[in-house]
Parts: sequence; structure tokens; C-alpha cells
Amino acid sequence: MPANTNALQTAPAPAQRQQSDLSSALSAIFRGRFCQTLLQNRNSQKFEKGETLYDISRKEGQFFFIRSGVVKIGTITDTGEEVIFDIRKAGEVVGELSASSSPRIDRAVALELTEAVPVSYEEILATIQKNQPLLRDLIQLFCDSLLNAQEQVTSLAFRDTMQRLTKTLLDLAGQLGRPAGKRIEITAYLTQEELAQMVAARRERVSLGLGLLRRDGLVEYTAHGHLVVDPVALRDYRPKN
Amino acid sequence: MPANTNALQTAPAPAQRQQSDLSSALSAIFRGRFCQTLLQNRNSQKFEKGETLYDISRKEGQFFFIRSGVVKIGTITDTGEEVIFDIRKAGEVVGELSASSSPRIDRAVALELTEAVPVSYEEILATIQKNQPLLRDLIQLFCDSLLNAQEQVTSLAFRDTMQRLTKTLLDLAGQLGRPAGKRIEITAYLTQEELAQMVAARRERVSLGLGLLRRDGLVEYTAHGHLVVDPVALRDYRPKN
DNA sequence: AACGGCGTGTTATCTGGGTAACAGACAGCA
DNA sequence: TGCTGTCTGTTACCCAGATAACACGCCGTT
Repeated sequence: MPANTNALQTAPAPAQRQQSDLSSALSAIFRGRFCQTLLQNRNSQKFEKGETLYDISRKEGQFFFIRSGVVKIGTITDTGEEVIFDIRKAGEVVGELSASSSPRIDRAVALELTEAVPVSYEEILATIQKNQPLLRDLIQLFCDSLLNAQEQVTSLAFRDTMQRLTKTLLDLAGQLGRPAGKRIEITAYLTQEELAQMVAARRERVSLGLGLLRRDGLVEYTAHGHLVVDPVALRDYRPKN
Repeated sequence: MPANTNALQTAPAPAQRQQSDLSSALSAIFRGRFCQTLLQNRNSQKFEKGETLYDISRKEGQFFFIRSGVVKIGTITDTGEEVIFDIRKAGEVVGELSASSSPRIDRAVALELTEAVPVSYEEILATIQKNQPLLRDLIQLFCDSLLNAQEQVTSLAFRDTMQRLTKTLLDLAGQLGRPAGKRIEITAYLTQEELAQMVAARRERVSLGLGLLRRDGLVEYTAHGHLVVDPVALRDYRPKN
């Protein structure tokens, strides 16, 4: 079953080969055009649902290239409260903050069975020096992450719970969406608690909010518990309907 | 008066020379060991208090190396509301998001007379390719920025106004602080409105909060309107005193 | 000296959303 | 077949903080 996990042993490759593979993979992944085969000579790790890829304040500087699955990145305060900064899926990268020499606060947890290839920051740097165009992609990755965080700050500063909820749903539809008629199905199972951690509100609020949206036909559940949203209607949803 | 502004003309240097200067400057600045002289062959721009270095959604991808002064970076929503993400001072860099190809939302405004050297993203990339160690510094810059933004999200999600205010004051003391006995003076003039935009709360709250802290001797004003804080007392300030 | 303009201090009122406390639905398991 | 744990839906209550509306001081101008 864990075929990829020991692909390295079954098809040993010289460092040379591996290096060039990594290079292509970085390029493809950073650009979001992930190809399953590119990293096939490298070890991949499996993470069960709920398992953490990396936790707050660990030493090893590793990026993870997600082959399949979905992970949440967020943090937990000393008082046990949890926020979610972002969701990443197959073809994307997590753990970019491991490049920082400052103490970090983020962690990543699999939302479903996830396969990811860990690559040390040092290795990434080395690869970039041999493949200059990758630099732009790496930096773009940081920019996207930063932009996203800044948007969250702005949203928290000025928007109410309902507006943050609709924005979160739209973002999710964009990231994890699969078209279903004129609707979009969010292809991941998120509990209301997790939605609440993305919205930065109490679960009860999210429950109420979803209830409202459902009553107005902007949102519904599939049999599997997935959310299906109406993006256009959601986009110009005005509070106090 | 604008002596630096045309330093390039008065002391023309071959591209070669300029390139190596920029390289050293990047290194020093990224590491926070800014040296006034390193960029002296490059144009520097002056920004009056309140003038914007760059605004939301402009095209030119430029970083600014701050020679002197203090700037705020933040954003304004379409409804005119303003937040401040961060404050940067002499020796630091702003505008790193200009590396992004996605539409950005941030802007930078001088809080006092500021001199800064604009350097295009392309030029920075070119310099890094000739001076590999700089790559780490550039990435560290992004990491610090991202970390800061994530902390703000966490803070907004879980802390009340008073806690955010004390944290903001401590951060400011760390960034703009000059020791004054066992106190620290924040060497910039910030209106309560600006503090409020950093804390993401109404100005009235900040006024009230500062009043409380002042009553307890944790904060005072200098004659010039600067804040002086007691960092140790502030650090373990507990609400509901 | 009189005027805006701008920043600050303060209060009275209203409300979004947190807190607490359930009830029902469903799934796994013993 | 009931037990337990996890998730969702809903309500009553309360409070931190937004809103609104001033008064005051401190300038730089005219």
C-alpha cells in the first residue's frame, strides 16, 4: 500500500538524478502545476486525518510538498484556543515559515489522509541556486501567504461574523471547489468548529450563520456532509436580509 | 537641500560599482545592520510626513530601503476604514509585497520626514543572483513579515482591546524604543487614531486604555507627545486591576 | 484676539457576539 | 441494542466595545 513511501529504495537514484527531479518538482509545484510523477523518487510521508505534519516550535526546517490530501495551517495559543490561517491542498506547499530563524508559531494538521514529501529548507536553497527561475516562484509563495494573512487582519478589523463567514466560504470554494451545476461543492469535510476557527468566531455563530444562508438557498449540504455554495449569490450577500 | 537626490549625478559611478554597492547594502540592510554610506551612490527620495511611498494597486515593483524616518504600512478599505499592519524605520525595508504578481492591498505612508531609496524588484533579484547569501536575508524578511501578520490574526481572534493595546505598546517600544531610565521612550509621534488602527479598535477605546495605564504609572507622555512605557510592568499587566 | 482645525478626554446608549446550557442525530463499538 | 462520543441546532442572558455626542486644549492663521 505505501508504495511511494519506499520508492527511493525500489528505484535508487544517484544524487544527480534526484537533484534534477527536485528542481522540476519545485518549479511545477510552486507554479501550482503539480505533477504526481515529478517527486516519485523521493520519500513521501503519510499523515492520517488529524495527524500533525509539523508543530509549533520544532527545530527541523522542512517544507512539505503535498501530493494528496488537505491540510490546515494555524496555531494554538497557550490557553488552548485555535485559529486556522489557511488551507492547503495537493499541489501546494506548507511549512514555508521553517525558513525563518525567528521562533515561529504555526503548525500544520492533515484534515484528511494526506501524502506529503518533506524537503529541508537547505535543500530548497541549494536547488534554487542551481535553478534561478525558481527563486521567483518561492518568493511568490511567500507573497501569497503574506497577502492572505493581511486580508485576514483587515477582515477581522472591519467585517462582522456574517461577512467573514461568507468570505471564508467563497475562499474555500475557490480553493477546494468542484463545480456542481451552477453551484460549487467544497470537496473537504470541515466541521463547524473548524469553520469557526477560520472565521475567528464561536461555533454557535457559524451554525446560526450557515442556517441563515441555507434558509436563503445560498448553501446546502451534500449527503457526505460537504458544503455546496452558490458563489454568485454569496458574493453579493448583504447582511440583514 | 535635496543633496542626496542627485548624488548619482555629482558622483557618477559605473554600473559595476553601483551593482557592488547595492549588493553590500542589501546584505547590511536585510540583516538590520544598515549603514548610511552604503547606498550613497543611489538616488534617495524624500517623503514628507503623511506622504505615501507607494499606494494600493500601483504597478511598479519597488522595494524601499529606509535611510531615515518612520513609515507605517497598512491598507484602506473601499469604505475608507484604515488598519496598520506594521511600522518600519531607518535600516529596514518596505514594499516587499511588490514582488507579488497578485494584486496587492498594502500601502506605505511616512509618519515623519523620511528618506528612502527605491530599488526595483528586478534589480534585487539580479543582485541576489550575483550574491547568493543575500537570498537567505530576503527570505528572512518575508518570514518576519508573515510571522508578524499571523500574530496579529491570533491577537485579533483571542485578545481583548486592552491586551492588544499593551502588546502594541510593547512592540512599539521594541521597534522604536530609546531607553529612558528603566522606561522606554517611543521615538515617534503616533496619534491615538493611529494607535487605534494598529490595535484594530475605536480611538475612544485607546484613549480610555491609555488613561488606565497612565493612572497606574505604566505609561506617560513626554513634552513632545511621545509615549514612555514601562516594559516590565506592561508585560505582565493583567486586566481588571 | 478670534477663528478653525485637530487631537484628546469622557460619558450615555445600543448591539453583536460571547457564554452557558441543552436537545437531537448519527456513527462506531462492546 | 444500548452506550458513548462527536457533531449540529437553538435559546436566554450578558458584556465588551461600537456609536454618538460633547467639552477642552493647543496649535497655526488671518
